[in-house]
Parts: sequence; structure tokens; C-alpha cells
Amino acid sequence: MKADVCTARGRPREFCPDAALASALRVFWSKGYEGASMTDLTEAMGITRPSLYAAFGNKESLFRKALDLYEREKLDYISTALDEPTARAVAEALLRGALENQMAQDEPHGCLGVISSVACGAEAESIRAEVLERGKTAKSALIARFERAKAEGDIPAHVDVEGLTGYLFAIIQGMAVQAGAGVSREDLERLIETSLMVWPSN
Amino acid sequence: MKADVCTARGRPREFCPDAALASALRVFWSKGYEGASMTDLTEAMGITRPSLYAAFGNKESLFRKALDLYEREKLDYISTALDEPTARAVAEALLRGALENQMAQDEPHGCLGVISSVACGAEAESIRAEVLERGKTAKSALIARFERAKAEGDIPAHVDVEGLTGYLFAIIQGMAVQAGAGVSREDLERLIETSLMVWPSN
DNA sequence: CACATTATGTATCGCTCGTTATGAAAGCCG
DNA sequence: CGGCTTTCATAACGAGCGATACATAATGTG
Repeated sequence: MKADVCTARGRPREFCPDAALASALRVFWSKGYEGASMTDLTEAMGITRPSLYAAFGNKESLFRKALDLYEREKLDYISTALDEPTARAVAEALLRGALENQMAQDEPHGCLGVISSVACGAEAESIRAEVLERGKTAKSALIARFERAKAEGDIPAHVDVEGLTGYLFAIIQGMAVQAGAGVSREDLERLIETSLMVWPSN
Repeated sequence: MKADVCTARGRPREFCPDAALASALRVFWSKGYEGASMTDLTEAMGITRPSLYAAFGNKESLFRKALDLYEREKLDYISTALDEPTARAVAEALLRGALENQMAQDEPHGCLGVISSVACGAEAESIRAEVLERGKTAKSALIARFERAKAEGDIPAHVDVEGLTGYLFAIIQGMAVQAGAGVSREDLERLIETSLMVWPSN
């Protein structure tokens, strides 16, 4: 049980797992879980099938690791947005952060979470459940933030906070749908401007 | 060439094509184009594979016919909404119509168009293109309606009509994502109330 | 150097997919 | 009844899927 921690025995691997995982993330991001075949993945990652299975388990395990990477590196704008001083600033940071995430150059358009929660087949059911679970925690955090804003008088008293959160989530998810559908960045910026224009204030 | 129009020669078919198509629509609606297998479809339609191919061509052709049926019977709320007298009434009719469509009892939750435009694989590319095309025409119609509303002083002069249309579309698409993700009807109603509360007025 | 250990490349597994060939069954017409 | 036409059910096709068995190659250890 007490294994030497510094010795790497056996033949060393010839690829970087982090870089390979990043490539896999791009494939899942653009094609979805079921739409990404093992051939797509291995070709993008530059490794053979057995290497992939040895390093990442199976397809589902690889997807979860890619989802972790996605949350850590691409969805960090969400937690930073919650630190904005006003509810309006939180909403603006979320909308603009989502735009950058969904329309980044050299990255697939759209949102991996939305793609994975919409698609489809039977094998992806546990994947879907996990993605939905992660989305729920994000929504809870946003509700808590807006509750605080309401207590601070930052949101009008007559506003339903949970309704407002679901409303803002819907705009972001709708943006993801449109980004994946090929809508231009300029159009999404106008969408955001409109959202901010109608944002409830005192 | 001049065939008798009233004589049905040969063995009569033992199923109703319209009912079978309606069943197929429900399968596509809940599982998406690629998520729906021919086994799923034939079982739901109550017919065998060769009967399906003889009556509807192939899977893609069946999907297009189902999409036609969906637009005709489930998306009719869109064209009726455009007849509302004010821009706000149009928006409200669209939102409430979308809710009824996406959360109808005994029907799959979500929107077939959103599901089909998000998913995924390579074989569905031509399907995706067709769905996006139909969505564009709906968006154009809504833009034209809001242009008229703006000319009638029904929408504030400072509002960007195309931005407003994309914004409203995003809310509806986001609602579809949430409906497919299992959000309750009550939550979507609160989402709609919030959307109507912030709708721009003079 | 021989050994244990780990990674690699090839080739293949069983399975499901969409699609179709085949022949029997059921209805009209003469 | 015998020909003609269309639909039915069974069974199978080739292709692609995710996942692996196997032998080989490359490292550290005794």
C-alpha cells in the first residue's frame, strides 16, 4: 500500500493528459455527449483508443472530467459576477460573461451545460442528471445573492426574486441556444443591451 | 398515367397514417432526432419497420413530416399572437402560448425546435439547418410586428426592435430549456410574470 | 541482463443503428 | 377462381458505436 510517490515505473505516456482533456472538452462542447464519438475524441486528442481508456476510464468518466474542466475554467465568470456590488451589476457581469463564454473565438459556440441538458438519448440520462444538478446549485447561489440585494434595497420590493432568477437564467440559456444556432455576436450584444435596459430598478 | 382516383387497389393498410405521425412526433419531441431510434418510433407508432418506410420514406423524411405537424398544430399560437393589438399583448400571448406548448399535460416538455437545433451529431446537420431556417422566418415576422408597434408608438422610441425580438426569443428558448430540464410549471409562470413586469412601456 | 510494470498499436468484440430483401397475406378486377 | 397490386411480418444487411484482448515497446528495479 505504501507506494513510492516519486517513482514513475513502467513506460512513460507520450501525451499530456491535461492537453488531451482540453481537446476532448472542445469536442463535447461542439457535438454534445452523444454526438461525440470515440473516433472524434481520439482523433482530436491525438491518442489511440486504449490510451484514452487507460487514462480516463470510459466515455462517461471522460465527459465528467471535461465538465469539471469546463466549470473550472470557462464558468468562473459566474462566481466572480456574484461579487459585484449591485444586483444590476451582477446581472450585467453574468450576461457579458456568458457572451464571452458562448462566443469566444477558437472555441465552440454555445454552452456545454445547455447542450448536455437538452440532448437526448437514453444513454445520456445520468449525464443529464449530473448537469442539471450542477445547474441547480448555480441557480441557488444566484437566488441567495438576489435575496441579499433585495434586503439591501437593491431590487424593488415588489419583485419576485425566484422569478427574477429564473428569468435571468432563461435569457442566458436562450443566448446559448442562439449562439449555437449561429446568431452573430452583434445580435447577442443587442440582446444583452435590451436585457439591461429593462432590468428592474427603483 | 390517368389512374382511377377512387379505387384503392391492393391490400389496405391497417393503421392510420395521421395517428402514427402524431405518435412519431411525440417521440421526436421527447428524445430529439438522433435520440429517437427506429425501434422507439415503430413501437410508439404501433407499426413495423417496413410499414414505416413504405408510408413515410426514411427517418429524415418522417421527421420533416412530424415537424410540419408540429408547426401546424403546436405552434399556431405564434401566428395568433401576432394579431394582438399591442406589442405587450403580443409578447404576453407568445410567452403564455409557449408555456402551454412546452408544459402541456400528456405531451413531452420543452420545444421540438429548440431540441432539434441544439442536438448535435453529424447526421442531423441538414435537420438542424431546416429547423433554424423555420425559426428565422418566425423571427422575421416578429420583427416586422414590433416595427409596426414602434411606428404606432406602442414601443418606446429608444428601444432597438431587433434587440427586443432577440431578447424575447431568448426568453422563450430559455423557457424551453428549463421545461425540458424539469422546472415546474409554477416556476415558469413566475418567470413569465417577471418578463411581463419588466416589458418596456412608455 | 532479466523482471515487473505501464503505455502503445492493431485488430476485433458484441451491440445497436438505419435500411432493405423476401415471401406470405389481403384486398380488388376480370 | 386466377391475376394484380399493395401491405404485412420475419429476418437480415452493412456500418458505426463503445469498449477490449493481445502482443509489442519502453521505462525503472533487483
